[in-house]
Amino acid sequence: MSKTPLKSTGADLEALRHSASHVMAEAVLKLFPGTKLAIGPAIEDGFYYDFETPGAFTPDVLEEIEKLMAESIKANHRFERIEMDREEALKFFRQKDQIYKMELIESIPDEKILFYKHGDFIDLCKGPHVVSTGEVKAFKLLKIAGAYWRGDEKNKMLQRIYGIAFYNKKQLEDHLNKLEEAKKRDHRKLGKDLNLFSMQESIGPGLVLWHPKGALIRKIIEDFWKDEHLKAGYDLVNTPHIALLDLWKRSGHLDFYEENMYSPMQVDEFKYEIKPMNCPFHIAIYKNQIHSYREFPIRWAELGTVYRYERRGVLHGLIRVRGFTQDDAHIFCLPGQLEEEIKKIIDFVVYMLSTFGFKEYDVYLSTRPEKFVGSQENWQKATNALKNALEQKKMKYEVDLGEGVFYGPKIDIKIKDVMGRAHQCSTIQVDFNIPEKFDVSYIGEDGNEHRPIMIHRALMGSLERFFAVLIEHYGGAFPVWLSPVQTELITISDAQLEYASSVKKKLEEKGIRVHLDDRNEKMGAKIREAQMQKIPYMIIIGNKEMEDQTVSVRTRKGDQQNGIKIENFISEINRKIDAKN
RNA sequence: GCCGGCGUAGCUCAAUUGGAAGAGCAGCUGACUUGUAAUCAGCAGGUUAUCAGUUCAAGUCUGAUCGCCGGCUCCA
Repeated sequence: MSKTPLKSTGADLEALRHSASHVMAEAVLKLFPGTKLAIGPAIEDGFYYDFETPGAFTPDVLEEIEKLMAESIKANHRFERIEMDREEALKFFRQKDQIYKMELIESIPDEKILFYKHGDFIDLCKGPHVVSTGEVKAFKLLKIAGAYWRGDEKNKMLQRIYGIAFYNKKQLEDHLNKLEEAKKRDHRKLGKDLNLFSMQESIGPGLVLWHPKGALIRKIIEDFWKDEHLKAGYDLVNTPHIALLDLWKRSGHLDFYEENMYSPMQVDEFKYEIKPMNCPFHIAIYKNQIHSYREFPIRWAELGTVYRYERRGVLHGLIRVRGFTQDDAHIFCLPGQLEEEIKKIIDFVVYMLSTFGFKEYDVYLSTRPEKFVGSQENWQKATNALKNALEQKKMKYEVDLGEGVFYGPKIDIKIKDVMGRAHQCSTIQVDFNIPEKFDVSYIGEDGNEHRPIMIHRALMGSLERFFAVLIEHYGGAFPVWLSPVQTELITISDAQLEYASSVKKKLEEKGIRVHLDDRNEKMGAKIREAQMQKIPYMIIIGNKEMEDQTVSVRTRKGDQQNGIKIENFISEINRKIDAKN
C-alpha cells in the first residue's frame, strides 16, 4: 500500500474546486506579477479568488488565465502541505508584499501556519486539496466581479474571478446547459417576450408597469389571495399610500429605517411621507377603538403597496424594486395564542405556495441580534413559540443565529423553483417594537390593560418578486388557471370565421379566456405564434370541424386531438382550471 | 453606493483602420384562402441613451450624466 494516494477518492468536490482556485491564482500571478492575493474559497458549483491588481481585468484575460491554468494542470503538480511557524509565515508574505495574507495570518490563533504548494505556487491554506493539479480537468472561468475585502464596503474593492469546476467534462457541460436554461427562463426576458410588464427609463428605475397580460395574472393571484384570507379568518383592510411624517417618527421608522425612505413631501403646512411599510396603518385601525381579549386573534390583511429607496446597484428586474406590493398581514393575539397562530400561518404558507407549484422550501429561524428592543424574556418566549411551531409542523429548518430583526425573531421561508434556486418570499415576524411605540393594548379578563403580541407576516412577500419567481418557475408556460389567454382559436381560412366566433362565444360564456386569431395568416404561422406565447390550448378550426360542429385541440406540449365536441373541451379545461393546474 | 461591462428601428442584431446608418422579425397596405412552429410583394420606421469635446469627418475616440447587465454590500 502506498503512503500517499495517487488520486483523490473523488468524494470531495469542494477540495477539487478549492484546488482549482489555487491553480487560477497561480496563473494570475504569472500573468500579472505583483498581484496581491486575498481569499479563494470553493463555493456552490465552483470557486472564486479575490485579487488586487494595478489594472482592471478585462473579459478576454479570462481566456489567457484558462490557458495558463491548463498548462499547470498538464504538468500535474502535486499539492504539498507545508507548515511554517507564525514568524516565518509573516516573513514569507512580507517579502512578497502580500498584505492581505499577512492580515489573514493575524486572525489565525494557531502557532503553526499551514500552506499548500503546487509547482512554484505557495498559498496560505488549511486545505484540503486534491492530490495533484491534473485532477482539475473540467473547469471554466465565468465572470469578473468587484468584491470588498472581507465583504465590508468600507474596505478596498478587489477584483474577483468566478469559475466553476467539476469532476468531468460531462458534468461541466450539464452545468453550462443549466445556466443556458436559466437564461431562457429569466423573468426579465420572458416579461418582454410575453408582454407581461416593463420598466422604463422615463418612469424611473425599480418602478414596474404591469401590462394587460401581467395585470390579469396579478388579478387572479390577488383574487385567490383575498378569498383564501377571508376563508382563513382574516379581515381585509385598505390603507393610504402616504401619511403625516409624524406617524413615521412615532413608529420609529425615521430612526431605524430612514435610509430606505423617500424624502417627505410638503402638503399645505404639513409634511407627508410615502409609506415604506403598512404596519403603522394597521395599528391605527386597531387603536381606533378599544379591544377586548375576547376578540383575539385579530387578523388583518392587505395587499399594501410600499415604496422603499434601494441603492441603484441592487435593483434587479422584479426581484428587487423600489415600489412593490406586499401581501401583508398583522395578527394581534394573546401570548398564549402565539404558537397556534404561527402554526396556522405555516399551514397557510404551505397551502398558498404549493397551489402555485412550489413544493420545496428552505426554512430559517432567525434569533435575537445584538441590537434589539423588548425584554430578553419575551424574545425567548417568542423564539420558542416559532421553534415549537416549526417542529410540530415537522418543518426542517436552520437556525440563523443573531439574524433576527431588531424588533423580533422571525421565520423566513425560501421557495425553491424548478431549477433548484431558492428565493426569499415568505416571512413570519414577531414584533415587540411597534405595539410598544404606539402603546397598543387590550382589556384583559382582569379588566386591566395589557399589551398584545403582534405578528407580521407575508406569504408571497411581494407580488412583484413572487411574479418573477413564478415566471421563472414555469418558464413562462403558466398553468391554465393562471394563463392570460387560455385558448387560442385558429382558423384555417376566412371561411371558418363565423363558426369560430360562435365557438369563441360559447367558451367566453363559460368564463374561459379565449382569443380568436382572425388574421389572414396561414395556420402554421398562427400555431407558431400561439406556441411562442405559451398559450396552453390551441383550437384549430377548418372546414371539417365546421361541418362536424367539433374542434381540433392542440396543446402547447404538442398533443393533438381531433373531432372534439365543444362541450367536452369546456368541461375538460374547466376541470383543469378548478384544480388550479 | 462600489468594481467591471454594455447602450444602433417596437424586438433580435450588422456597420472593416474614424469616411454615405443596414438586415430579419414585428407594424401598415395589397395579393394569396391556406390542415398542425414563419405565404409573397410593396411601404414606412433612426437626433446611434443624453449632453459636451477632439477631428475636414464620430455609431466608432475622450469626458460627464442617465439607464441596463454581472458581481460586492444591503434586502420583500
